[in-house]
Parts: sequence; structure tokens; C-alpha cells
Amino acid sequence: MEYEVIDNEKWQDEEFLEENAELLKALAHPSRLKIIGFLSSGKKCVKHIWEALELPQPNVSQHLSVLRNKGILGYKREGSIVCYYIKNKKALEIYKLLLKEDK
Amino acid sequence: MEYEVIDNEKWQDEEFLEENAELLKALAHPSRLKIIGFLSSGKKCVKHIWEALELPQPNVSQHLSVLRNKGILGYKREGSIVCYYIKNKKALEIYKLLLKEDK
DNA sequence: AATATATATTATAATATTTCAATAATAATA
DNA sequence: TATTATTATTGAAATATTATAATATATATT
Repeated sequence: MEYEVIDNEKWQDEEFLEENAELLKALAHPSRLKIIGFLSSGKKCVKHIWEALELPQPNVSQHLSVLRNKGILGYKREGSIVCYYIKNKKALEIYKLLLKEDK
Repeated sequence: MEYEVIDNEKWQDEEFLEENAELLKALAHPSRLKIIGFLSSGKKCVKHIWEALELPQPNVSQHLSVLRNKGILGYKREGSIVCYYIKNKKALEIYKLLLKEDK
């Protein structure tokens, strides 16, 4: 049995605010959310991503770089292809939270 | 005992993506996150908010209007003062998730 | 080495966001 | 009604984000 401890001081911590606003901003775009949703079922290569999402390749590449630069996605080159996966657990949890229908 | 069902189709739903990107975008600003954090302990009036946050009144008023327009905050006029509170449960849950230190 | 495939980067134009200063609106009180 | 306290809106300048087109890079194959 756990007690949920809500931190009542953290909103005063500018670093916390900056960092997390950055994280949310990176997620706050329909195409990037779409990428997260697509990757939530596992690692996928870039071509697979932009074909599934029906978005132009350079556009997807830019969005991937935003997510990668914020540490939300990791990637691995496998020969001539590059595969991305969700590295940041918090980002995935935010996505899962968005899936819930409650109001 | 519940099973966690992860919806694997939702990333194809453009309305879902748009809506939730909007929600995240509204939260994705240090000052607005600060407001959410301050309000997480309960309803507060505007003056109390901008004094506690040490931000200019018009600036806070603008951020409040962003959060209000997205349905994240509700408000109630009480005589000459206006008090804001967190109305959107999902927004609060996102904030609580950000508080967790896990990686 | 030439070519093909896969991915990334860059430049640019359009649009959106942010802050700040000034002003307006609303309600209470003298 | 004039004044004060509280909150909201507006306009303008600075900055950031986005999509698109063009081009570059990297790897594999011939």
C-alpha cells in the first residue's frame, strides 16, 4: 500500500518548470504525438514511420530530430536503415494518460 | 484486478491527435506549468497567483486565459476578485506525472 | 566507382507565440 | 458619481515553430 505524495514546492523550481515545459512542448504537435503513438507498440524504422503516418519524409525526419534531441526517442542504425524507439518513460506515460477517456 | 489495455489504433485518429496536442501545448510553458503547480493545492484568486509567481499581472492574465480557453482551468468571480481552479483532471494528472522523479 | 536506397539537413516563407506597455473593463467603496 | 482595487484586453516588437522544397549524407549493391 502506497501513499501518494504530492510535492507542493516543485512549482517554485525554475529548472523543473523549464525542463518539463520543454518535454511537453516536444510532444505538443499532432505529428509528433502520432509518431509516439506509432512507436508505442515498439521500435520502427524511419521509412516505416513516414509511410504509415502518410507524411513527407523530410517532415518526419525533422519531427524525429526534435524528439531525439529532447531525449524522448532513441535510435539505432541497422545497416542502411535507422530505427527509432521511445526512450523516455515519462513521455510514454503521458501518451498513455492521453489515451484514457475519463474527464 | 485490472488489465491495462493499450489502444493501438488511436494514433490514427486525427481528432484525438489535434485535441491532445492542443492540451499539451497549453501546458508546455514554464509560467503556465507554474500556475498549474500553484493551483494543484486548490483554488486561488488572480492577485494571489501573480504575486506568488512573481510575474507581471497582465502576463499572468494572458496565461490564465490560454488555460481557461482550453478548458484546463475554471474560474469563479467572487465579488471583485476572480478565482481560478484546475478543472481538467487530465491536465492535473499530467502535472503529477511530471513530478515523479523516475526516468 | 557508379548507382540506388534510406535518412538528414538547410534555407525560406508563412504563421504562431511571447513579452511588455498601455489601456480598458468590472466591481466595491467613499 | 468619483475613486480605487482587481482583472482583462489590445497592439507591437521580438522570437519561435512549421511545412515545403532542395540538397546533402550514409550505406549497400552492382
